[in-house]
Amino acid sequence: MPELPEIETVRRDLEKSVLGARIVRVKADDPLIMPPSEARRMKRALKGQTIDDLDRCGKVLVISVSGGWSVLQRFGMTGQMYPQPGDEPLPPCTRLVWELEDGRRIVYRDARRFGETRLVKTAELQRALGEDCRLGHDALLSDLSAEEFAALLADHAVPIKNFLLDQTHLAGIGNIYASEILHRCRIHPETPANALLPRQAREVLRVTRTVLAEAVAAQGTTISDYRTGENLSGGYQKFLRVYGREGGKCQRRGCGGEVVRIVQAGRSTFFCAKCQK
DNA sequence: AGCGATGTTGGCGG
DNA sequence: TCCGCCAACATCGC
Ligand SMILES: [Zn+2]
Repeated sequence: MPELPEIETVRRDLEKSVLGARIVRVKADDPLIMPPSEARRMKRALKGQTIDDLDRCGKVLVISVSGGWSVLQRFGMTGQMYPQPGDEPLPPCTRLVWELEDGRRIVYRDARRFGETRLVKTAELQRALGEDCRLGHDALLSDLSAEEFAALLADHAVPIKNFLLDQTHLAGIGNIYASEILHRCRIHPETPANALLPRQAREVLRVTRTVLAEAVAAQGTTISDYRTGENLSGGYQKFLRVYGREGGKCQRRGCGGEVVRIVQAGRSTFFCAKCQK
């Protein structure tokens, strides 16, 4: 379920564990994750290079190596990525393996195979992220102003929940955090984006950054499959206020409303029917 | 056993 | 062009 906080957690973990490591061989044999021709190119491009930088844009992990190439890793619904000792057997659903000179192997696991791996020239990273991946402003790190955000909202009549999931506007918010953000803002998820008041626009942007930062601090949310870059569970699931809590009571002080579930754009949305207007 | 749910994202059609 | 729906896939729970 990797959304921005989960990918950022993996990025930080890998930065600590494998930055500077030399790659001796890469295995990539799943055509759904990466087409065979591109996989062959990636194996050639990574062999013998060192891992020089770990970055992230939205939900995309960016691994740059010496020699001018970068790997874009999307995690889909069930992606995991972490290094393990060389004598440990590869876990089920391993789709990629990066063999390191020190004997460790970085594995990318992905049961459902909604993930995707791409190889791009480091010099073309920004173009690839913007034009190919069509990623908008990073939801955590961009310096987008409240006025600029309000202008984006004003251009779109879709429900605010759908707007938040659209990676071409803000990149990084997924289904869990969209519900959490709107609950904290007391905004009904079906409110048209262009109906938000200026103060609500400001609030959504501010709360987005707050919630994502809190989730990063807790190492992300593990509902079922997500693991950190150290193959550990995240901790933010303990702090979710509405996601997955259908039928529960709203914990907002003095509210006591019921958390309900609706479906928007084919995805579950959870919100408090009493305090979110 | 079968059905419906699941963190994402694209393509398709109205 | 905008926007809602559905499939891609595998697993798990009712
Ligand atoms: Zn409430």
